[in-house]
Amino acid sequence: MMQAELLKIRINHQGNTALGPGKIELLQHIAQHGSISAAAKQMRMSYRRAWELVDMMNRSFDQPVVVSTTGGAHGGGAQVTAFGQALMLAYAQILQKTAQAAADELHLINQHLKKI
Amino acid sequence: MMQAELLKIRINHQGNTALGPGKIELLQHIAQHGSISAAAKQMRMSYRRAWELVDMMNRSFDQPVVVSTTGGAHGGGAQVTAFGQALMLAYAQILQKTAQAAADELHLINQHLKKI
DNA sequence: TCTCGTAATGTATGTTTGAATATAACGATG
DNA sequence: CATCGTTATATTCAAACATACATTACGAGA
Repeated sequence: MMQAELLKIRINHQGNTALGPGKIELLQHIAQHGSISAAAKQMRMSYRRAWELVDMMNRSFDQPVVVSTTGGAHGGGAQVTAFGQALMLAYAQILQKTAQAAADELHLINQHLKKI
Repeated sequence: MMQAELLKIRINHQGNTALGPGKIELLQHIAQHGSISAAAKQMRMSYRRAWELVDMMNRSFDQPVVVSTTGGAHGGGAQVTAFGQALMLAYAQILQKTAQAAADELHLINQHLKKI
């Protein structure tokens, strides 16, 4: 079996996390639902917090990761921009490549992590 | 110039961080000084917290990362075990290999992270 | 047996973080 | 122009976390 979630990777930006597991998962849900509130609900996260994470990402990069509209037929919504999707793809590739590159060391470490 | 600290890597163990930047730095200082309290002082961390990090590491792995003696001529001390040193080496190699493996994606992301 | 510096543990306080709640702004649609 | 669900923001509360401080345990050496 493949060792599940041994490696956690974050992209640092001035002491904060510009991109990490949580923000990426949130982006996936937003892309899927077209809504911050629906994404938050599915992740059992407060809307407030989800919005803050989105805002943090938008302020970390030189172009928006998520754009939103307010009002309208269904109250508005949010979309992951092409740039945001590129980030998601890049992050997925980083996960894959790093896990592969560090496989030997991770295996060594995992051998000595306590089970249960 | 080499981009400084873009990638932050943690080794996860049952929801907690078994190994990360802070714990590794602490191990380096303990190895250097032979003392948890001296390491804590140099890192401007409370002794209490440093001890807790050491304890967390020792409980994460199947063998101790740091061993300590109490009392005696100089009050005691702490040493990083051979296993602990192996972990430090493995972590350093992970840092190097992952940064190299993900260089392209990191470069892309870094291009769009806000400067200042 | 007293001293010394460190390990180990307890306690209290303050700061940060997140959850919960409330409310306003918004604009397509009927 | 009233309704609707969502974005956006403010406020309050509780919990988690870190820090600071205090205390005890320990054992070699004077």
